[in-house]
Amino acid sequence: MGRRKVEIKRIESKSSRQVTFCKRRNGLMEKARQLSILCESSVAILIVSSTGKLYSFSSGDGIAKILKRYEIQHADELKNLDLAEKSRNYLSHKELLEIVKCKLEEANTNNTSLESLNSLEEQFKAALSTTRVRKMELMMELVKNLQEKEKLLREENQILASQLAKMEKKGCPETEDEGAMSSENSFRNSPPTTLSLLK
Amino acid sequence: MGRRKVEIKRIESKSSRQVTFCKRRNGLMEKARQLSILCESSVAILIVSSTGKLYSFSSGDGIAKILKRYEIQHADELKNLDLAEKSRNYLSHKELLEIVKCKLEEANTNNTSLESLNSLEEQFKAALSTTRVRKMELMMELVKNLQEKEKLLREENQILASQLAKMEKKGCPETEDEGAMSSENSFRNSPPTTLSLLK
DNA sequence: ACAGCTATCTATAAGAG
DNA sequence: TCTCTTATAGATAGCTG
Repeated sequence: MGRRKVEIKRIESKSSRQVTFCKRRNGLMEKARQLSILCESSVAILIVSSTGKLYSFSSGDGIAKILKRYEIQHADELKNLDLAEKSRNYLSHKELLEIVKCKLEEANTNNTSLESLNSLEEQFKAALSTTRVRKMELMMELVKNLQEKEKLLREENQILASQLAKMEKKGCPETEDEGAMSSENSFRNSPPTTLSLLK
Repeated sequence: MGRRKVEIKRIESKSSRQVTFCKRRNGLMEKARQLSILCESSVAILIVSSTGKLYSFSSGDGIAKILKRYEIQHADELKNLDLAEKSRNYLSHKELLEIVKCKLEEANTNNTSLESLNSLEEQFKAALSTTRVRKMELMMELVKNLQEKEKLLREENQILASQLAKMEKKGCPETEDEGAMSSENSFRNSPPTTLSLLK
C-alpha cells in the first residue's frame, strides 16, 4: 500500500527496516484494536523486535485473562483457584506435626490429669475442623493433579516436537513460511523452540 | 476499506459480525506474518472470539517463548520443584490426628498439671499463627506457578500441533503470500490435539 | 455458513522538509 | 532521524450466487 509493491521478505536496509517495523507495528495494533471492538473478541499481540524489545497489545483485560479463557478446563481451573484461595490460611502438615511433637514432649515431663488430657484432645480436634482437613486434602490433590497434568503435557510436547522435527527434515529443510526463519534469526543463539520450557 | 466507512464499534448484526470477524482476523494474521518476515521480528497473536473459540498465530518459535519474555516475574522453576517435593512429605491431617491421639494417651499414663496443659494450648496457638501464613503463601505460590506452567505448556502444545498439521497438509509451503492462509487454516476449527490427554 | 467480486476505504512506501 | 505528505498497493463492506 505504498508507492510501490514490496516483496514479503526481510528488508535489507537496516534503517528502512526500522521504519517499516514501526509503521507496521502500529498498524497491526490498530487493526487488533478494531477487531476486538467490532467483533467483541479478545485479542492479544506480542511482538519482539530484532533488537529484543518487546511490544504488546491486548484488548482490555490483559493477556493473562485472554489466556485464561482459552484454558480448556474452565470449570476445573476455577475450582482450583477457588480452592487455592480458600486454603490460603491453612497450616502445612509438616509444620503442625513439628509443633505437636514438641509440645507433647514438653507436656510429658509434667503431670497431667485424665480430664484435662481429654479436653486437650477435644480442643485439638476442634482446631483441626473437619472442613479444614478436607480442604487441605483437596489442596494436596490439586497439586498432585497439576503435577500429573504437567507430566502429560510435557510428554505430549516431546512427541509433537519430535514429529515436527522429523517432518521438517523430510519435507522442507530450508524455506519456512511465516517466520520460522525469522524466528531462527531473532533468537539465533537460543536452543530449539520447544525445549525452552522443558529444561 | 470497503464500500463504506465503518465506525469502530460493536457490530450489531450477528451474522455480519461473524463475517467481519473472519475477514479481519485473516487480515490481521497476514499482517502479523508480513511484519515478522519483513522486519525479522517475533510476533504472536491470540484471539478469542465472542463464542470462546481460540485462534492464534505465531511466527515460528511459538508463543511460549515470546510469552516468557512477557512474564515479568517468572518465578524460578527450581523453587517450585523443591517446594513440590517438600509438600509431598507432609502427612495427611488424618494421620496427624492419629499420632496426636496416641501421644495423648501416652501422656495419660503419666500425670500432667492442668496449667501446663493450658499453657501448652496457648503456645500451640501462637506458634500456629506465626508461621502459618508464610508457609501457606509458599504453597499457594507453588500452585500458581504450576498453573502458569501448565498454561505455557498448553500454548506450546497447541502451536506444535498446528505446525504439525500444517506440515502434514502442505508438505512444504513455498511463497510468502500463501503461507499465511495455510497457517490460518490450520488453526481454524481444529480443537487442539492436546486436549485428548487432559480430560 | 461460504466464496467470489469490486467499489471504496485504509495503510503505508517513498519522498519531502 | 523524525514527521508530514501523497500516490498507490492492499484490505474489506456490502453484494451476489
